[in-house]
Amino acid sequence: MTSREITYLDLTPRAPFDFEGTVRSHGWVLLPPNVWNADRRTWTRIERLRSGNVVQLEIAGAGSVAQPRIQITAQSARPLSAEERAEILTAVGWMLRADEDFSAFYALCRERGEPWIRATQGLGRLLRSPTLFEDVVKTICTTNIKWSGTQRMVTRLVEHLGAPFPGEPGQRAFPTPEAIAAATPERLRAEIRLGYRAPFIHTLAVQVAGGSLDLEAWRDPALPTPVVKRHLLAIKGVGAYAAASLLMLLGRYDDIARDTVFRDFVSAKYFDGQTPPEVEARALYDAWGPWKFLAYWFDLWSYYEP
DNA sequence: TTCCAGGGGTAGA
DNA sequence: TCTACCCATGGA
Repeated sequence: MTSREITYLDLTPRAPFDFEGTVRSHGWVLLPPNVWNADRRTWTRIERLRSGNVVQLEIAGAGSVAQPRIQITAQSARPLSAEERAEILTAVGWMLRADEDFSAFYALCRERGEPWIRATQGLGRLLRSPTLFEDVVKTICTTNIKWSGTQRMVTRLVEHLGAPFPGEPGQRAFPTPEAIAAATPERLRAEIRLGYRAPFIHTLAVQVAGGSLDLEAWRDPALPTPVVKRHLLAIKGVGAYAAASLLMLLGRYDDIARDTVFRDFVSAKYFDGQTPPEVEARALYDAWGPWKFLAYWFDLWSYYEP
């Protein structure tokens, strides 16, 4: 048994905040290295810090929706430096959108009533990854494949290329751009089974690892959405659906990913099972302005899980 | 077997 | 800008 250092960290998110509702807001919590521990109502994740130190984070909600706190238990092989502690707090805060302000969205939800009124109890935060690189790779792994295939590909990426938690080779972090770049496209295809996505993901990793592509700079909220969208669409393997999903993950909700889920849902709820013209489907959420995606998201969620 | 999934790239109009 | 056609994979 490897000896472990345990560090407790605490974060106060902007209220209202629903911890479990945020962690389980969409499929990302089901993709490694994320794990939802149903018995303890906690979320664990192996994280490789910039120092190279690989830590296990167990994250729990505390307090109430109105006075929330986030408690982080970090296990590591050696004591964490002040920089490493700060990096963990920044990463967890980003993943859970601790500081994001949803007050304008909640105000619209109160005006519209059901089903959106439920969101005002601290929902609206969609779980994301600590790096845009991880979110882009995972999003490419959702295109033109069933969800089980997405889980299979991401699991293999983590198992084969992720840095192991010391003493626990079965627990690994999401692979760094360097680790994916160091693998050949042939290996990504044959071993990770990425299929035709292999060259897309390999090229992306090579560009990020080599410094010619600074994905993380696109997290800057000062950048205009059309600029970020143009950058995203320039990534091979990212088209209209993936770009809209990634904009949502970046906290930009003015564009809805019109994928099969969207088309099937609006057809079922608003058009009596018929396929509506694109213009009419798009117009459904126009009144929500910059919050279109979240409005659609709650509409969808409430329809299938009333 | 055949189809197709929370699409996207490319060539050719 | 729009339309065919192709692309790996694995489950149904």
